[in-house]
Amino acid sequence: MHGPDDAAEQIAALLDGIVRRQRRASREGFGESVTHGQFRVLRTLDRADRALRLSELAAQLGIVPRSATSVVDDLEAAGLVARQPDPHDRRATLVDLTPDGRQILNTLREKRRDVMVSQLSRLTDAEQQTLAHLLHRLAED
Amino acid sequence: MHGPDDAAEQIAALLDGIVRRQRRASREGFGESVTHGQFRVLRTLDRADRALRLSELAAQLGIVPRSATSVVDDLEAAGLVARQPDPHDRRATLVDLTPDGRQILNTLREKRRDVMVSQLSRLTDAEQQTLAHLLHRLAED
DNA sequence: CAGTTATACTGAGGTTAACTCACTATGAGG
DNA sequence: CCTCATAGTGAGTTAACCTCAGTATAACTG
Repeated sequence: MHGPDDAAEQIAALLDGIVRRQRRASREGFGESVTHGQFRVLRTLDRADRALRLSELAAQLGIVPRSATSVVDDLEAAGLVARQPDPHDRRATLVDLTPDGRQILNTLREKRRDVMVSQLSRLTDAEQQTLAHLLHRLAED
Repeated sequence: MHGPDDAAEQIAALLDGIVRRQRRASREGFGESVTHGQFRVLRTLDRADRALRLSELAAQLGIVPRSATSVVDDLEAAGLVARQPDPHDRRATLVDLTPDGRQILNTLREKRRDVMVSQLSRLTDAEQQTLAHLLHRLAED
């Protein structure tokens, strides 16, 4: 049941530890500017490459809409995203990056990349590719 | 800067997403019994196979001692761990699993394993081994 | 061996990132 | 038109962390 090399148990713990450490490093790197949750919103909007409804955004983040509201509130207050009413549905609001938001996203991306790179440098390029591939398959919905 | 196949950026996002989903699944699986943080404490004590000082425990969890105090408080109230004074140092307290704690840990482990297994089943055994290996190298301190 | 310094834990209080439940405004279908 | 569903938000809660300050004990040092 809990044999010495239970791959599942082990992989779970490893993933957990790696993300924990990575998250802490990002937090330090990001400083006061933007939290991890806010970063995720910026990244998602950038990837979508268009304004998203709040509910769409929430779905892509894997959180409930109410939670997205709060993150967007903070980002909007900081001027990194903007809300506009959806012209086709007056219940909905569209959220999009502002130029400031886009710019900050890029600088944060680099910081985060640096953090990641320093950890990843233990692996060869080929190994990184393999890892990315495997994780991709794991992450598929 | 943010090229199409920035492996680091991609791997970071994938890890994050996988852990997020896995964590949610565990939470649902664990139900009311024990939180993820509490589970980590139980697992750590079990792996140590002896009573740990609170500060040792914190170090192994990668959290500050004050945070460990709170988790241990809750686990102690639930009867899953026990505090005893360290006979060699009256400042210190030793924390250890109770029989109840050990038992719950095992059932939770299986639940968690089940969650993980269902995600991992997308990979062959060989791929799982490769993944575990790569993650292990990433996780090294 | 008295005095300083360091270590071990905990009280008080804060932050982030989630959650639920209940409400309002709007759209859509019979 | 009336009902029912959907979109967002106010209010309040939780988990898992954090820092800062305080108390008790140990260890060192002159």
